[in-house]
Amino acid sequence: MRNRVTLADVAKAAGVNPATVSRSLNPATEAQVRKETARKIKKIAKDLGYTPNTVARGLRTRKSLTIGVVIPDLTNPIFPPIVRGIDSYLLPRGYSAMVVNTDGNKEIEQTLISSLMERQVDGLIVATGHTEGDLLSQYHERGVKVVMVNRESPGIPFPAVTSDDGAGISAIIEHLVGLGHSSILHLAGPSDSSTGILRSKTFTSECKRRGLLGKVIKNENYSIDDGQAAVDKLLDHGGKSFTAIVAGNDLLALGAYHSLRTHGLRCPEDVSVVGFNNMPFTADFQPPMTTVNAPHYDMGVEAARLLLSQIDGIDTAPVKVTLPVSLILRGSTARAL
Amino acid sequence: MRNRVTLADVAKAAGVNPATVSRSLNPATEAQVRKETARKIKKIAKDLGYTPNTVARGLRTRKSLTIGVVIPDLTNPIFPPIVRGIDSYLLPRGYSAMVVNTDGNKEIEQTLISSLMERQVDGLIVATGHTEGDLLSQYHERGVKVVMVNRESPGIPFPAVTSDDGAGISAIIEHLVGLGHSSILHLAGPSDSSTGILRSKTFTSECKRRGLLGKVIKNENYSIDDGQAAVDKLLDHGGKSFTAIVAGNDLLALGAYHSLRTHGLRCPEDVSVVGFNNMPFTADFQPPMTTVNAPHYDMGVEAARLLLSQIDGIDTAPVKVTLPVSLILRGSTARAL
DNA sequence: GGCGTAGGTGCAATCGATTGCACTAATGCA
DNA sequence: TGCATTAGTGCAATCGATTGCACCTACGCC
Repeated sequence: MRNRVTLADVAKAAGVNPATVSRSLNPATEAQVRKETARKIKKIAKDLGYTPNTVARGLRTRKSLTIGVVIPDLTNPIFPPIVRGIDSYLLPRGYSAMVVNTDGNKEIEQTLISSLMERQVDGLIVATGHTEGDLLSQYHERGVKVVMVNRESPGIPFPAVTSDDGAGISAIIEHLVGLGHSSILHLAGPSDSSTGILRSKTFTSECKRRGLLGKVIKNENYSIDDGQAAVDKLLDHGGKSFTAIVAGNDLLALGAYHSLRTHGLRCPEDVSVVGFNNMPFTADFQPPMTTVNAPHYDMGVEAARLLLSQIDGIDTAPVKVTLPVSLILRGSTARAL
Repeated sequence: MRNRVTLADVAKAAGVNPATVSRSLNPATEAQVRKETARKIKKIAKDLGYTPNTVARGLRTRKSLTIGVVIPDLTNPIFPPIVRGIDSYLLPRGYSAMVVNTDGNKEIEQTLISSLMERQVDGLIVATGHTEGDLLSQYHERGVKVVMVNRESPGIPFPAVTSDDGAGISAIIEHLVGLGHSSILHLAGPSDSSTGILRSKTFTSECKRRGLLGKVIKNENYSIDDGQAAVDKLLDHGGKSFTAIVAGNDLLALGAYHSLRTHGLRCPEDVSVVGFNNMPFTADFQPPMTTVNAPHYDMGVEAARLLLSQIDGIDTAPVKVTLPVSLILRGSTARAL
């Protein structure tokens, strides 16, 4: 029913061998065919409505022109920009992305990556870096091309594109100190993610360096619920022992908003809150959220670029690219009482 | 480098014909093989680390087990849930989704759909319905399986999954009337989208039926900027001639928020605003947005279900599925002054 | 004991495009 | 004029899996 017209059909109509048609239609081999022949074939192909069969081509050339993109959850607003950035680089180069969601579940991730490999993807862009890289190390051994984005994979020498989280946290602390805060709570992200580790590490060392009272609470996931639960727990028990909250990401910060509200605390008057990522809509929250902008779209672009250069064998060194961040001052931070 | 182990390798190791291996590994044909043979082959396949090559299989079976998903823009928060809904139905059935973004541009859409067809997708789920269906009608003629989601394609008999927009608008009007509003502004969505048309049509007829003063302003896109510009224009010129705004979707409503704020008007005290879709984070806006919940995830699931039943030839009638909506009352609507 | 049948495998074609090699004709050069 | 190139095409194998058909064996039945 579909794609009735094949290379052989065009060849028959043109009275030539399929090989000649193939060569005519491929810009790289077109020079091998007499100009006039090529022109004629192209016209016939067009008239017949010929469309190449990417599947058949992929079988022969051993390239699917497809890239697998592995993310935790598309509904987390930082990922759509990354995906679109990836797409923007891939599409003009003839590649397509196939996006899968792992929900942070390693078994699901394993299954999905296997499925992508069966589909003969030419490479993987992975945004679900865990500290134990069992999943990916096996692919590294098999020579699969992988680029990490947003998170790194400790121990496995894959190229990686991340934002400068350390600088982001430092800028936040500097901002808060400037507002007179000295006891600060950090809602840390998952400790099996490179971002969670790096951000909380920087938080701790900055607090120590500046002589601040820094408290760290770990969260299982980068989610609103986790952030809310963590602050709830603290507020229900010890009471408020901090004047500012540095969240591991915007979702955790939003959870903090919720908790503060239900406990009758105002943000930023009673407690300042800072997010991380500057995901969409943070400016429309109540209050508008002070956060660190991470260039997600650009990270996607860069990751795609690195992957294709790996595939083309241009760049084989495991480059680490760190993109700059910037502190976005909005309404969720204020002078400490 | 990749997928070194083929069916033939397994066959050689097992001392049988590749055909037997194929039959053993395929649950549907496994019965044709002697039990013990099948068991032995499976063990060898596993030991060798055999993974099927979906590309080769697809060439022979003329099924790619891949579905193309065409959406306007992944960063619009209503689409990730739809995509995840689609995925949730597809994955357990061996299918994968390939998502593309058109940015509302028909040429891009044309290119992307062609690319999907070249990749031999087994069907299309399309969320970018335009009123002129030139793009899709050609595929309908060629027998390509298509299901519309979120929007419909007028004139082309594709199955479609939508939310009950009419009921949603009616509920909004009823709510606003109950609060004493009688002059209402409608920020209508694009007039080349079925949602934009239906919602604004219902708005107009409801206003007429109830004797309200209803004004409609059309927007080019479902975007924050368009919503803001539309309200800006009105407020800059005629002044405030309405006490409530019914937006075509949450993004337009958010644009209205912005415009009201820059004009020194308070929501909901001075003007009530209602969105549509209940996209993520609307509850965290300032003020929390009253809106209509559309079951996007479920719409995705349903669309995938319809498409697969089309593909399997079970359901060939162009079913129209309409999912119920519900009004979510939050803080952006109040009694009219 | 002979024949029919079903179960179990193998053979080989096929899906559609690509590409190394071979072949022919035309051109260049001496 | 003769020989070596080169340009332009065709032939056929190949990628990896699937499947219609043929074949063989062993069994059951009369």
